Amino acid sequence: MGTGPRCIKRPEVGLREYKRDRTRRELRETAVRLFAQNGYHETTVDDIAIAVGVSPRTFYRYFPNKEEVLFDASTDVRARVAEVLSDIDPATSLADAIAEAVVEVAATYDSNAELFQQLARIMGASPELRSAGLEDLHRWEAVYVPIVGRHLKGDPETDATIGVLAGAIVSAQRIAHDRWMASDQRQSMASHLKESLAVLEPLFVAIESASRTRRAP
Amino acid sequence: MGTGPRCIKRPEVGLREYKRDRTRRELRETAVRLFAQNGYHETTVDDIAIAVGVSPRTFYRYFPNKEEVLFDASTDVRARVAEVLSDIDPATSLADAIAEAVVEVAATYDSNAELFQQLARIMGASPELRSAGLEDLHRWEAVYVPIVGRHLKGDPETDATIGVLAGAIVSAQRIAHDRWMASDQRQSMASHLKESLAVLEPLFVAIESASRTRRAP
DNA sequence: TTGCCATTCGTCATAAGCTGACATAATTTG
DNA sequence: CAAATTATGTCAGCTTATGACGAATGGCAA
Repeated sequence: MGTGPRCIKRPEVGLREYKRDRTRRELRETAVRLFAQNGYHETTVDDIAIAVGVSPRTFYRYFPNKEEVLFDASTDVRARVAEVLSDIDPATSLADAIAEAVVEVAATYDSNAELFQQLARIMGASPELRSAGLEDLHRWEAVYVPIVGRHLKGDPETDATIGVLAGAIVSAQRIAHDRWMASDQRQSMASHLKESLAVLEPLFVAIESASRTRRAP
Repeated sequence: MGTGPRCIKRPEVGLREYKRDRTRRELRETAVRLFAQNGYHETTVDDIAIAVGVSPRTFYRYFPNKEEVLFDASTDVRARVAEVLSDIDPATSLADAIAEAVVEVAATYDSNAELFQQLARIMGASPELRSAGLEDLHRWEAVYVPIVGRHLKGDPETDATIGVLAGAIVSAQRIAHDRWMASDQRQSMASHLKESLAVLEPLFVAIESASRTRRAP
């Protein structure tokens, strides 16, 4: 995930790392600001680079392409949620585990609402970016597949259930995201996510009971 | 959907229309052949145009971008399934309606297995194309939303259930597609689709009964 | 047949995304 | 401080994609 050792935990207090983080942050913030001000397609990579004071080539050393700069924040959220999920008590029910993950997502969105709404507005303004956002959202599947697989005690390659269920969860998340975008902050992301996931409850119930049956027939 | 009046039903037997259809077909077939032979990124738009004997500019008059030529067939399938769904008896249960749609999809895939496997192989070879395929698959949601909305008697804008359910169906379809790709034709698309959709059955049951309750409490 | 009109196509020019290669400058390490 | 490592700048080039304009082609009516 990402370009490099961005999430390494050892100090990394060197000047080199400091500058690299700063440049990355400046590129990201400047890009989002310019996109919001002048539009995504109207802003060139050169514009961003010049505004930050680096060469255009440097932009591509931090981000694989122009789009990816929009999904940096999202990538961070995913990493945190994945951590939350891997630390979760295995005895927790699947629905509760997912709920916990979703709480983390909602908290991040609601406490950085301005940034995420800005990103959403930028993406909403261009079909190309909407599908890029779709791709980004789809990466959540890799976050949910392990926890679903653990609860269903199956191999995602063999058992279609795992993939379908993870996909359904991501769908709910996407609908919540769309509705949150459309409702313009009038409602919290937390409530949207809760509402969308509620639709899948019968699925959780059925699968949970089936899995319990299998374990203790 | 698409670039122009491709699906118009009136004769359109003029020489102009004939030539246009032929050029379009030649571009599509040549593109897929070259992609399969030499790889997607290794094949330029110029290569395709030269092979067909038209100018590169003409390629972009038929397809909005290089990727889209890969999804022409898929677009046709969607159009047909959308027609099937709109013609379906409103009394049919949602699960049966979806099953019927899926039969149409499976039939198309299985009877053009060579083409679709070729497309799948091309897409599978590049992350960029995999996500483009994701986008294409996502367009199915617009096909399913109307029928789901009709059965749930709700507005997709208001009722999150509709979007989530349609999204879940598309997820199942995507998993089936992935598994079909991975299994290399050893199993029919029909069986993969059936298997994936079976996961969602509890959801259909619950929603159907909830909707029946609402209608006759 | 002739001539007009709309559509289609080729050509040219150009912007913008992206990448490899190499040199230079900055940072770290010994 | 010197050497090794790493980040950045520069430059050259390819490819995708689009606008503008004129030429060719097919359709159609006098």
